[in-house]
Amino acid sequence: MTTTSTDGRSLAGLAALLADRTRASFCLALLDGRAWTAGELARAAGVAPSTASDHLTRLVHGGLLVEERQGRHRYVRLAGPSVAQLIEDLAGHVPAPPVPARTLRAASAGAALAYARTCYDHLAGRLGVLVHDALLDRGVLDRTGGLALTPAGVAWLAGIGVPVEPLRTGRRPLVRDCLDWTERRPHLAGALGAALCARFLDLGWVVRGTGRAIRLTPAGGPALAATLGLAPAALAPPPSRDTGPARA
Amino acid sequence: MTTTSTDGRSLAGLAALLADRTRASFCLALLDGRAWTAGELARAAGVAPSTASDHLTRLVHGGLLVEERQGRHRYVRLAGPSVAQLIEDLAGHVPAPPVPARTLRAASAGAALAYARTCYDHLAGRLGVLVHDALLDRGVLDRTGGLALTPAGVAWLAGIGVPVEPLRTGRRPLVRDCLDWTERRPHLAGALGAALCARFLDLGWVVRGTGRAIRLTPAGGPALAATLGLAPAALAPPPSRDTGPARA
DNA sequence: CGGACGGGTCGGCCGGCGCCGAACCGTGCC
DNA sequence: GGCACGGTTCGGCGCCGGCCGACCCGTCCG
Repeated sequence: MTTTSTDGRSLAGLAALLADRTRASFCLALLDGRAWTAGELARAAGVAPSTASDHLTRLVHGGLLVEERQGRHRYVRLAGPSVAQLIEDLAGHVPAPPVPARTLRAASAGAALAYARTCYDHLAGRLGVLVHDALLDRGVLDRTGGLALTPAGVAWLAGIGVPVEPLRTGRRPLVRDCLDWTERRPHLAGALGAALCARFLDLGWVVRGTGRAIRLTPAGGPALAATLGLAPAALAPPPSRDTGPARA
Repeated sequence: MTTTSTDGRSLAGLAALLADRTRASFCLALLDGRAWTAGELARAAGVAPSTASDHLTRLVHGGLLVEERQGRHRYVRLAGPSVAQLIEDLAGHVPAPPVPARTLRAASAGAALAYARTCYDHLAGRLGVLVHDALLDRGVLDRTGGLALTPAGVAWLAGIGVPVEPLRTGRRPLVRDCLDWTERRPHLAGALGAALCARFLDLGWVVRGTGRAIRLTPAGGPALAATLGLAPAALAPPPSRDTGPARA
């Protein structure tokens, strides 16, 4: 407003909220779209409850988080999909580390996340990209002039129990690209991306694992493959059984 | 890619680049899409050249800026459209200031920017939103399933000297919404938004003013109105009082 | 060839902020 | 009622980083 709509000070102030290791880890944890208590976040980040409390107050005050108090608990979650997108975009600009370096133990956990996870409220990882690509192949989505849902796609979605009309309300885009961290290719976000993920969970085709991880159920694999017109093998999970966490 | 896609530390490190008033103002200045010299940015931000030099080194190192050295000058610009989008998105999340408060002098400069300006490399401000709306009205763009360019739109664009096919290269989205700071409504970004802005400049319909400001030329007003199917009065610039400069 | 100028480096000052522990408050449970 | 527990506030410590001035380097120009 002073000079050009937004001045450096206010922009810096907002960025400063994310410029702290602890607050940043809070936001990344909250990317799963769920509400966390202050204590959970404190433990996850490895800081004292008092420290976490202070950070949360700032994040809420800055508009990035909203809180909901229940009894003696303070639940916080991201203020909305646009904040989630902001964090995602920011994370996407982190320069690639010089050394991929991962421990054996972290590798298996990382592989599970690379296969399938939630990205705020929609599917991501290899599975998310596969779904995205299949929707394009089937003509549900079209990319000739920007990403868009086709009329045929509306009917197809209704067939699997995802009515589109209710999704058009609000200012959230119906479909949106979201660059996948691990695949470096786009997967489907937006209101439809969220609705599709929720539907798959409802149908029991996928279930939530630890953290943001998503697992394909035994029944879900063939069902999803059939619905998307894919060979069942195309949805094969990572190397081996995803359970079987390293000896720990 | 690292452990869990992105950890708090690296995200915080990236955000820290934008969490400084001086660096943030650099980035905002560079949103005009042009390359600035280190000295220009230093003067614009009101810091010593040595200070600016240090900041620029960090921004380049962090991947947000790219530099180009010519003789004794160091030119820097944003590393790409995605960085511009990131800054825009971040700026869009700045909580509304308690007091709009602008001085009389700043008001006139602000009014010019509110009317028309560049947003990295595409049109923004009231003019940008008008163009965006007109393209939807004419059926060049379609929003029934996400923002998309229509087949009819491709032909229409060819008619005004904007071939679409070359724009499909690269990973930049063809069309994309960009929330306008002043209008609080979307204008057109993406490769097409940039191409359209460049074409209007080429045709002499609009010219660059000071900074990011854009002015409609005497010839450009009627030409643009005719092309977009608008009444010439609809494009009236701010000086000649339009219907309500802003909110009262 | 020498001076002017853009820019980079170094050293030092100083303010801001992230952290914790201790004390306090309210909730919920036994 | 009493205790455990989640969360908050406060004071204080320590460090990181933003800033400048002074000095140095390279380019451009007369």
